[in-house]
Amino acid sequence: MFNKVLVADDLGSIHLGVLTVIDSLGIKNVQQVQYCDDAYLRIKKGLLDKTPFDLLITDLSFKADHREQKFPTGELLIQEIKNISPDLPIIVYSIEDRLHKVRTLINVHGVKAYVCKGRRGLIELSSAIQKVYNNERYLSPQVSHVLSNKYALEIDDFDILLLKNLANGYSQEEISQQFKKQNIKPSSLSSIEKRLNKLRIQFKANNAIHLVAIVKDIGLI
Amino acid sequence: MFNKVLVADDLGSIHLGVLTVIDSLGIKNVQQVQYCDDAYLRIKKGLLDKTPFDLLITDLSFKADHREQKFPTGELLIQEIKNISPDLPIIVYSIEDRLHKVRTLINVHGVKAYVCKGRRGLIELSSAIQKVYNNERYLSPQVSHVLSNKYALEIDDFDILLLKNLANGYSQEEISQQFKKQNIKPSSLSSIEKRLNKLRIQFKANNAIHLVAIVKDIGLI
DNA sequence: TTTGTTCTTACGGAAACCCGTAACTAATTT
DNA sequence: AAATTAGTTACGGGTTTCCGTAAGAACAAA
Repeated sequence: MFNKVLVADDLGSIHLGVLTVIDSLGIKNVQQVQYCDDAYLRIKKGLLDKTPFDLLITDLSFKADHREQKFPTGELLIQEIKNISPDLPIIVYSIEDRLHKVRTLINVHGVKAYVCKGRRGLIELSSAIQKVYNNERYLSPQVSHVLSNKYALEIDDFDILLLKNLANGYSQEEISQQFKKQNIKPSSLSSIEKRLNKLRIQFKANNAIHLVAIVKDIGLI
Repeated sequence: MFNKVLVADDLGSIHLGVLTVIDSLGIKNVQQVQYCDDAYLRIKKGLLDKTPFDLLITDLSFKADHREQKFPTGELLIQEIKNISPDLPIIVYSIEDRLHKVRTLINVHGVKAYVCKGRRGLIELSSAIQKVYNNERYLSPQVSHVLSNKYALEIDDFDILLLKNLANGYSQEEISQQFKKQNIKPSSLSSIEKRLNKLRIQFKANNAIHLVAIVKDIGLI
């Protein structure tokens, strides 16, 4: 079983439960932090001391407080960890269950398991740790269908960028101008209209306002 | 100190921490549930048995799963509890820190304390329980300014309703029609335009899309 | 090269939104 | 009762969005 595990989660009330699970798996060397920056430093220190961690369990969202943070979110932490310790397996343990987030974490950032906090969260976390130890992947049931190809919402980065600009109050004309300046491929007003029309149909939205409200709700932007 | 306490929270990992706190305050009779509906039934049963609870600690958001729920959120639960047991003090323990929510819970639903889950959540929860026992109110520091009058954003229910309709894809014309049918006071297209204009200025939004994005971000709708 | 497909761009008209001005109503003040 | 004020409604015109149609550009297949 894993030897040295780091847990990053800002909620004190969560820690106790997680530690119980880890303990029940016979892992003795567990450290916990409440800030991503601390997690980063601990992992770096482990590398320098030649006693590296062999598992990271982290949340995604960390409440901001007075302490200035270099990595305000788990996602940014994970990204950075990949640079300094690419082989360290990572389990995300988060309340977040938006499919787009999960897909990015698995496919882009290469996390090994994604466990949704919930009623059965701790049980699933236990399974996840064992799976990951056996070099398998684990996904909570409610997000497990993320990787099935049929759920391939053909929404690309351009769409996301477009929607973000829209949500930031820019008119379609302004967005067109910006895209031209930044050399982003389809930049004509007409193309932007067309793309938005496609998105409206895809999300069954009545108009642009509705569209932005919907994609915000499902966490696409 | 309180005698019989009910804790409603769907995250297994939270329970352990909360129970530790309650235990350290010398409260022996604690029950916990993972669904609002169960909380409602327990409280009702306590009343029938003449052994009522004298404190409820509840989360706000409960993940939906296969079980059909009468009360899907803590807010609805609280509302109903007020009917069957108006004097039962309630502490909300939630990750939610949107001021509008907190204000509604305190002022409309009369909850006695609002504790934000976070790094110091359990410590604050402990204070909250003691305060409430002494019939005082408790608010986590990050939301404590909610009740200071100077933060009186003059945004009323009409504004909220308007914004929700907008976010649901209705045109201003359609909203006007609806309001006329429902006998909601200012219903002319002109008034709706004017009100939206006020909101746009208030929130520094460029257009309606931007406005909806902003109020969604701050959790107003 | 030709054909066909897909993507991008262009244009035009109807609808919706934005924004000012002004009239009308209701409630309050004097 | 007259005047002031706040709130609602009405209207006009400029801008933006919406939604067709269609022409041009890029690319692959035959």
